[in-house]
Amino acid sequence: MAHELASKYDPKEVEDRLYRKWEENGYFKAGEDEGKPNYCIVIPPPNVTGQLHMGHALDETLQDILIRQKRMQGYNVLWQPGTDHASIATEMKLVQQLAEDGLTKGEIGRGEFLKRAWAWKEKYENRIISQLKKLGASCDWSKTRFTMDEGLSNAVEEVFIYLYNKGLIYKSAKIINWCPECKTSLSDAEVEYEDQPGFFWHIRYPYKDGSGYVEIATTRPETLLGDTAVAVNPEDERYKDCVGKMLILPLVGREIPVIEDEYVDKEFGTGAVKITPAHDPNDFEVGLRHNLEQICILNDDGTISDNGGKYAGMDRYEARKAIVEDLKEQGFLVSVEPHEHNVGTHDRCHTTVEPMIKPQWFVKMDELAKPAIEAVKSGELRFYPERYAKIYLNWMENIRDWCISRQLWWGHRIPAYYCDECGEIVVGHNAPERCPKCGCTHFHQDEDVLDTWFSSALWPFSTLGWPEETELYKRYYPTNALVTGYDIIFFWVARMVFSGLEYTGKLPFKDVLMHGIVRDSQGRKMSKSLGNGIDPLEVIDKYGADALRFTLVTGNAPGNDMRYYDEKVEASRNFANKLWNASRFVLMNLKEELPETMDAADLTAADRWILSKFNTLAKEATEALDKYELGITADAVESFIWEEFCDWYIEMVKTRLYAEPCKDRTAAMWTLVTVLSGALKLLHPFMPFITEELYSYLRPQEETIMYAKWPVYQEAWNFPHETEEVDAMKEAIRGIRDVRTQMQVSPKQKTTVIFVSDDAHTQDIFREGASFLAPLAFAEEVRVQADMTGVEATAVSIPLHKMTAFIPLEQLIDLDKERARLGKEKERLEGEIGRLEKKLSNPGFTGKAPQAVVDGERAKQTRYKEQLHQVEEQLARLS
RNA sequence: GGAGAUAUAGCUCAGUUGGUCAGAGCGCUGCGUUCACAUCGCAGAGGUCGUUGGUUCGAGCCCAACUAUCUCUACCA
Repeated sequence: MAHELASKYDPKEVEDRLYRKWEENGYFKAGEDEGKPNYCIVIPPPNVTGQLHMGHALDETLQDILIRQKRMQGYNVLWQPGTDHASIATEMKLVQQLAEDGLTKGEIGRGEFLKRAWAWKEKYENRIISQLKKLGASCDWSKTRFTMDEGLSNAVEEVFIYLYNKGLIYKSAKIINWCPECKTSLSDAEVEYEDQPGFFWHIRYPYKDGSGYVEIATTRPETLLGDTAVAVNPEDERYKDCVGKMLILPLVGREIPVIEDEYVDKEFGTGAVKITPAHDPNDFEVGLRHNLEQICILNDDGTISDNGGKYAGMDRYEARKAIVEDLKEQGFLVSVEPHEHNVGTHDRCHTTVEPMIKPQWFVKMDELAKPAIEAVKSGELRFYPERYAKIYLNWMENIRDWCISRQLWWGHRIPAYYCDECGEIVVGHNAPERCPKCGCTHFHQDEDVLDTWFSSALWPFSTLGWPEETELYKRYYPTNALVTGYDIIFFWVARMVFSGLEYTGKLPFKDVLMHGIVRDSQGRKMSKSLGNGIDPLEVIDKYGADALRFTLVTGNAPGNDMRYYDEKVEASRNFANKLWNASRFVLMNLKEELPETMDAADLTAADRWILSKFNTLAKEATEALDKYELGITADAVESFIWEEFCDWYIEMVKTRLYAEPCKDRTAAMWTLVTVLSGALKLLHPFMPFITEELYSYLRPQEETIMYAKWPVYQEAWNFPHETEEVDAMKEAIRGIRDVRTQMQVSPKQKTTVIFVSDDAHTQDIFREGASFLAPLAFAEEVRVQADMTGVEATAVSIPLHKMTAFIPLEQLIDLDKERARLGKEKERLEGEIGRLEKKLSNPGFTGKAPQAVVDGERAKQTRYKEQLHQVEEQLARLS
């Protein structure tokens, strides 16, 4: 059973090979075992033409951890993969590509454009999927879906028709956000507001009767072209007499009224507001209340329309300049002041959005939002961390109707048909035979497509086969957890919740695990424009997928942003290497068949100690994972492996391993293999590759670690006494090393170490541990005894619990220094004892604190007193 | 305008039901290359847990106020 493993772990040699093995053996396939509980996560579908970035890496790692653990716990598991068509993002890329060829969308036409889009999709969908595989993602790839594949498109139409028939989808000419660059409407969620420096132009609007002016202020003077009123607050004394009078709109000459409306804030600006119903959401509302004309002054590309008179055809910003110039020249401009204001921009292209009135399709939200709000308030839907529930609720409770139509080509075309004769709208999967209104047989389909998020909202059930009652759907819906970034709570999470509730009657998932953003080392968001993005694939290539995964889950709290550093990945890589070498050590020494189980009576205190520690770890790791505390779990497993297992247990058993085969050696080997393979299992969800590789050597009879039984706490491995005793020995060793370092004793200098204790049981434990106490404490001889026989007065003493360790260092010792050291120790112990004395004499503490806490403090005090006594005795001997 | 988050060792961050919780990694100091590992080992220095009050026998941990930074959200022309 000799194993020849390299002294360094090489992820490249392992990862692709193991991933292939997993795939070929069908380990990722969704379980269908009737007797088992089910567990399902749907992947947040990456953009089909996108590339893997750190956000994906984090998101996918978290999901894979949950999925792999559940699989080991014996669930039927489905991690449902797929990709999103990302309507606007993909279309932008295509348009850009066309532009490089000197073409435009319009020139090639819808048919040709879609042909290219599908070709593009075919070309790139594999790229993102193979990148996810590089991370180790254990999705059931055989079930990969795409938001525009047949089934999902059908689900989209189904929902659209359903909502339309229910009156929850309607078409209306309302004011919407328009992107002049992409030439499409946008939902409110797609508008990003940013503060931009601008100006406040004060302009005079003269009364028609020549009796003076009203002064208004605006940040967008070009919209003056569409003004149809000036509004003042009804309470405003200053303008009381003006209401109802007519004004002449400068440059345009149109007569517009002065109206009064509550919306106007008396305190802001001049207290008089120009009203442009066609280009401002507020003005739109005011316009409706006062029956004002809506004059659209912009074309779809952001140039001034024919309604703009001499400015027609100019770009909106050129027009702004020209209008300001003209106002100035004609004496209407009163003043200009710098003014910071909030500008809405398109989140994709960052072009300033223009409010416009356009006929668009909307989802009526108030009714849909109610159950989605209730689900969170009742606790049925839970956010981890909880604070995100507040953010969700705040948005849901103030939600407005969702504009779902887009003037794009790549996406789900709206299933609405218009009668060529009378314009009647018929919504359905196909055009009707004849118009229900006029009987005409000619129809044309709505040109627009749906917001990408309309289909994403159905993802948790459309991917499982809905609206068909498939086996998959029945088994795995509702899903268990959703894992995603807080940046898409509104876009996606909220919409899936109300969609699931409305169409399936169930919440699409119970738990929502939110994570933050991976930032660069300076805390900046990674972005293309800054060029500060880190490519996860390069990181994997350099350090391995396990190292990247481990880095992304450790050292940051759920829901918080994190910074990426190479140094962090190096640390994870080093951990993988440490584990590799520890395993190599175990395998090197594995020369025999080991028994399945071991009688506790055959184990030493050290063996029982590590089993106990592992037992506790298994319990804590499972509990932490159940609470989505993945980082804490990873930390606990790492420190167990590195500190307890490598630094202590392996060192403790070495002498036993180097002995000839015997029962004691077997016990050590059994414990090593048992604990290590258990630790590998706990680590597997986090570091799937290296754990599988090592497990295959340690447990060659098992096919894979992926379906190895997840460790659970077992009472048979609970050894509280040994845990305490071995921890005491660790303390003794540390104390001895510390003293030797302080005394600057060379590691080459071996000594005798004498443990003195009048407790027979403690003596036994230390005698048993002598085989490792000696090498770890640099001793050539270890003596355990009840009295001071043979201990010179000048020996260095280390006070321990129920025991003192002595090291006779002979002439190496400077007695004055040793006295000083012990004096300091005495001072420290006296301080601790005094502190505890005060605490324990406080009746408030002893009376109100739990008994266990009080007892703990008492025991601590007793212990310090013992140690103090030992120090004092030694000081007496030295003088 | 509203809401939320963060403020803990030189740096980046953990610390989840208030009682060994003052921690980790990196960095730093000293020592170390006997057969798992220098992608390592051993020992160590370093913080009155943003400020001020409060609740409590006891508070990084709960409450209030304040300061600083960040984020989300909102129609103030």
